[in-house]
Amino acid sequence: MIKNSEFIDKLRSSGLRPTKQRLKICELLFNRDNTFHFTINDLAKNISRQLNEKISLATVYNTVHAFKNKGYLKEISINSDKSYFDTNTTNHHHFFDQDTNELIDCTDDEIETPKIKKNILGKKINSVEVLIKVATDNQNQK
Amino acid sequence: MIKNSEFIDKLRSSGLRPTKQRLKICELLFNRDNTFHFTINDLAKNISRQLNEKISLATVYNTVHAFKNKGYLKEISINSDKSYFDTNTTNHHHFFDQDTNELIDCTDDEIETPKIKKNILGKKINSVEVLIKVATDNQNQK
DNA sequence: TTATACATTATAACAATTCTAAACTATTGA
DNA sequence: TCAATAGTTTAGAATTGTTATAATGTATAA
Ligand SMILES: [Mn+2]
Ligand SMILES: [Mn+2]
Ligand SMILES: [Zn+2]
Ligand SMILES: [Zn+2]
Repeated sequence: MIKNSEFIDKLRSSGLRPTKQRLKICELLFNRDNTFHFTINDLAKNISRQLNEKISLATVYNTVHAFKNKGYLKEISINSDKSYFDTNTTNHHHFFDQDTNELIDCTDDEIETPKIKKNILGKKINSVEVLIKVATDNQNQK
Repeated sequence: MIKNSEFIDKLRSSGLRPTKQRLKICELLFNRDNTFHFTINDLAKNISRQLNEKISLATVYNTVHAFKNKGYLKEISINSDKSYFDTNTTNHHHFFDQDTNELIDCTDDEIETPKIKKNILGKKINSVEVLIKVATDNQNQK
């Protein structure tokens, strides 16, 4: 309950009134030491577990999308099966572990951000994202 | 009809027998001057239009996936709404035009392939892909 | 030719996401 | 204070992309 007023600000600035359900979503998303990646379903399940009561999926979708539109969350596309969201909204790159379906932030010592030498005429670059797919090397298992 | 035997080879090596429907798919995918990006739905619509008869969506999905598994096609993830496929199977990067939802290959003079300085322990890098999202610059429209 | 394997198709099943409309809650302003 | 109003939650329906199924059709080979 430390940063309740922060959550209220986030909700209000996203055009949402602070309700019990939305504050719970905020707590799970933003009251953490580290940023993380999640799917809507993960999030909904965690909420249900912690609240000891169901929260409607529709509310989760709506709130997450409002935060995404405001820029408080980022959507990451790994495959077309489902959407991943990221509470790290800075420009950064990812490893995707194909064994575990886990998304891991790249740090600066792991990757050099690629340099764009020439852009499409008349367009503005909104983001440059690198996705590195990794998996256990089964080529030469002993 | 120039490269019919090539198509038959592609199908056979993907474990599929060359049928009228599959050859038509091959023609649309591979009988071109330039590689391109498509969705399953685009492709199915083009086939139906050119054949003047419906082709089952299932056949399109099956054939495209067989080609993808064999490496004759690549799947690209832009968003989780739908899958994009690419007839350019070389390692390359993309611009995504958010105005038109168009995917455009990056050429070597447009981007420098990012350097991975450190990998996840015990994992093998399967792909490194850059996605550059661009859109019309509406900041300073006159 | 006939048996067998394989292919196509329509349609059902499925999963993620979005929509809807009813019930509920908070806010406003007489 | 309390009705009117605006906004919220919710269950469930609808939609969409994708995959599975099972019946029918076609090619191949003994
Ligand atoms: Mn996929
Ligand atoms: Mn999307
Ligand atoms: Zn991240
Ligand atoms: Zn491409």
